[in-house]
Amino acid sequence: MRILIIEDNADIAASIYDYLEERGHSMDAAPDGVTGLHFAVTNDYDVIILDLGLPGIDGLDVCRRLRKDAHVGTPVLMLTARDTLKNKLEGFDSGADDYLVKPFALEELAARVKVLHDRRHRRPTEALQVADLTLDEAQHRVVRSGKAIALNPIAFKILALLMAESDRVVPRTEIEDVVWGDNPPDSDALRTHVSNLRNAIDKPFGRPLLHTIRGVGYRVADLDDIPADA
Amino acid sequence: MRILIIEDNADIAASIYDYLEERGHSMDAAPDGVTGLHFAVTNDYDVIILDLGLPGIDGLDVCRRLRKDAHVGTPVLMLTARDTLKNKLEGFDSGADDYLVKPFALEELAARVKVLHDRRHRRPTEALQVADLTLDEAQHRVVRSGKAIALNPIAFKILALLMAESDRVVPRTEIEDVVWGDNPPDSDALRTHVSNLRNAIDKPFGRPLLHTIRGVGYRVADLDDIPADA
DNA sequence: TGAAAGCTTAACAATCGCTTGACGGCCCCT
DNA sequence: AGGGGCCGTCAAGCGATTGTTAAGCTTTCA
Repeated sequence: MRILIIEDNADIAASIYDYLEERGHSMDAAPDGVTGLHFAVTNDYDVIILDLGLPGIDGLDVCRRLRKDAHVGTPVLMLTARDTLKNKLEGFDSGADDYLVKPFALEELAARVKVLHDRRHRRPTEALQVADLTLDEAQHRVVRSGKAIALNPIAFKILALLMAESDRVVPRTEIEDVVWGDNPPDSDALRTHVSNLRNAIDKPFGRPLLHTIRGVGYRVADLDDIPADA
Repeated sequence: MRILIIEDNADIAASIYDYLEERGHSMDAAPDGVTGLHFAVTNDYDVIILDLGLPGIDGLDVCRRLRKDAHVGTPVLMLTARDTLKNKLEGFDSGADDYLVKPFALEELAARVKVLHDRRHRRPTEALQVADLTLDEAQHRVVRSGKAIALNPIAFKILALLMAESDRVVPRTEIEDVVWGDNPPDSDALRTHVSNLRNAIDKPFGRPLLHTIRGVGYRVADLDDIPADA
């Protein structure tokens, strides 16, 4: 993670710098607002740690200019010794994403930095994967062997469940619960849906991934032949 | 903004509820973890305020389950009376986005809630691009294949949202939320707007970028693949 | 104040997906 | 080996969701 720290107190800056670098981050440091702004604009950071009380331009101004003039959306964690409500509100108002009052534990700083970063990059959605079959819930896409597969809503739900619980046998009742909730159909429609699902994801590819466990339920797994107990 | 409070202390819950409702937010409250989880899963909130010390399932568990089991990405603000570092780190580790120690000023709570929400909807300042389609929010310009396209305000908003979330399926409710806020039209006007939008950005260009995911919502993506069946 | 633009609403058509019931096969138990 | 039950498959009917269009109303702007 690339982190910029804008802080005039050399001791504090150094301790943060060292601590975060130790943890594998790539650090830059600026001792005042102007330098900080310059760094922030010319480089790409994942998080900016910004002291409120800076010589020259203060932290609030730096943050505002970052947002308004430079259109930099990098998360900003505001640091300050002044623990007044007014200060905090101003901090947030200037476009800061978090606010930490000195003195603080470096662990907490690291935790907050991590959260700021993670939230930004939560985009890359984890896709479920079993063998050459992939299911991405966010994109609502299913791919096997590079070929996109179109699925009905219910078939998609069933596959998502089975892949999330891959290798585990999911009882029929549990599937019905997830798919229909409290209003399951009168007939045993699940059979039909599983059949359709098989036609879509297994039949065209030879090697079956969706397996029936008679009397219990279904399981998605890539197996040559593995004991079928739990 | 839709906000959920999960807090067992009735006094605290009530004061937060009233304060935020006063400020124009639509509030729900749950007195325990199970109820809270149920609310969070069945409704769509912008922010969840979560007390750490709950009867039954505690806040950490609620948060973990939200993230891991229910795949709910809603920002969580953790609330607690216990001000130890270990607590905070555990809080963040369970997937919380912010952490506030009691007692706190309601103004600060509101500020942090606002930041959590805003950060989610902060758009990249550069132009959005998908395939040969470009949307520049600052200039309010849409271009495809070098041709400028005129869009109505609502169509523009929808396209901006879908392109910002490109590749991801955006649920209908989420689109309606962004476009109309708390006052959606009585009828399903979204259908009409999407239709208009398609006429503007897709129909004249052959290759469609705006796709329907039946029963879920819409997605803007450049798909090479074709439904691989007959 | 007039004209234009945009939004909502409603109606209709078409498509899609879900359910249902029937039938046949396979497994397991007796 | 026989029978019952569980499971896979298929086709058809029905209901629901979506796309499309046009008309009326409100707002905006000159």
